[in-house]
Amino acid sequence: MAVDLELAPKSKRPAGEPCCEPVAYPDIGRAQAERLAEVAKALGDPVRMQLVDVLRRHAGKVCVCELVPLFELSQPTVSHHLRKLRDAGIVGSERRGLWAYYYVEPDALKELSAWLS
Amino acid sequence: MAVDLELAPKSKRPAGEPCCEPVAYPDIGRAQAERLAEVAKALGDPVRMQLVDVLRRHAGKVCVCELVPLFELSQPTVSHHLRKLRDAGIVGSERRGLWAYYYVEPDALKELSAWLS
DNA sequence: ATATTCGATTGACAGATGTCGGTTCAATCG
DNA sequence: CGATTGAACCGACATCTGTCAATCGAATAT
Repeated sequence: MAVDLELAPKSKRPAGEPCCEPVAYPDIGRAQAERLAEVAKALGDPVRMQLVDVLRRHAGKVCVCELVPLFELSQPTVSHHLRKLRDAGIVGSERRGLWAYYYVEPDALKELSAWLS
Repeated sequence: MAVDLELAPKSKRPAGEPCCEPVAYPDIGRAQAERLAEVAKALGDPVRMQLVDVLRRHAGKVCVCELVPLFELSQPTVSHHLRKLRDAGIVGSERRGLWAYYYVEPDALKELSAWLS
């Protein structure tokens, strides 16, 4: 696991040229790196990437019965991917009667987006 | 695996109320989803997230001997993470004598960043 | 009440992932 | 030359991940 960064003293150099200029400290700490990585990891699957894309593109909320036919996957597998996205805080769900509707949490991708740009 | 999206006809509804409004087609296709997911997956680890952050923050190039002490990880493990990042096209490397220098590929994160915002 | 439907959960499985110790290889130093 | 050093590679290991078939629970329809 990573530790919260501390620039250790270099080991001795064999040649006159130094290995490199002193490295810049990471701007993000361990905690933020883990939050960002959690979101990125949830997006790190083509199916989930497309799921989020559909949900984001849809103004309102989309029910699972609409999502499953978009993929050549079983319903439990799609449900599993939706759970991953929900665990990462990227999407939310709401049950209305027999159906479940999913939607993208508005601010879920903001931090990652900000870090990337 | 995902298929290249096609809105299948709905199954019959139990009640009068429809399940939901017709879903928006995903804007991204399978190929783009896989590219985006590949980058996101590579970023989906706290260590790699911090690695990229250090490299991005550093104007020039950083050598591995600087990166290893930042983590409580063995050198082979850091090397492994750097390889993942390189395989995803996020970073590049250059050997100069005994040392290896890593840097962030300028346009590597552009597509993901654009999709996120 | 019984059957049906939607969606989540469980159990199982192959495959990938993170980590390490040990090794290897190229380049440098003495 | 031989010894040392930085970094990548290999083999092993436990864990996690993606997928499915089967099942379950709740809500609805007949």
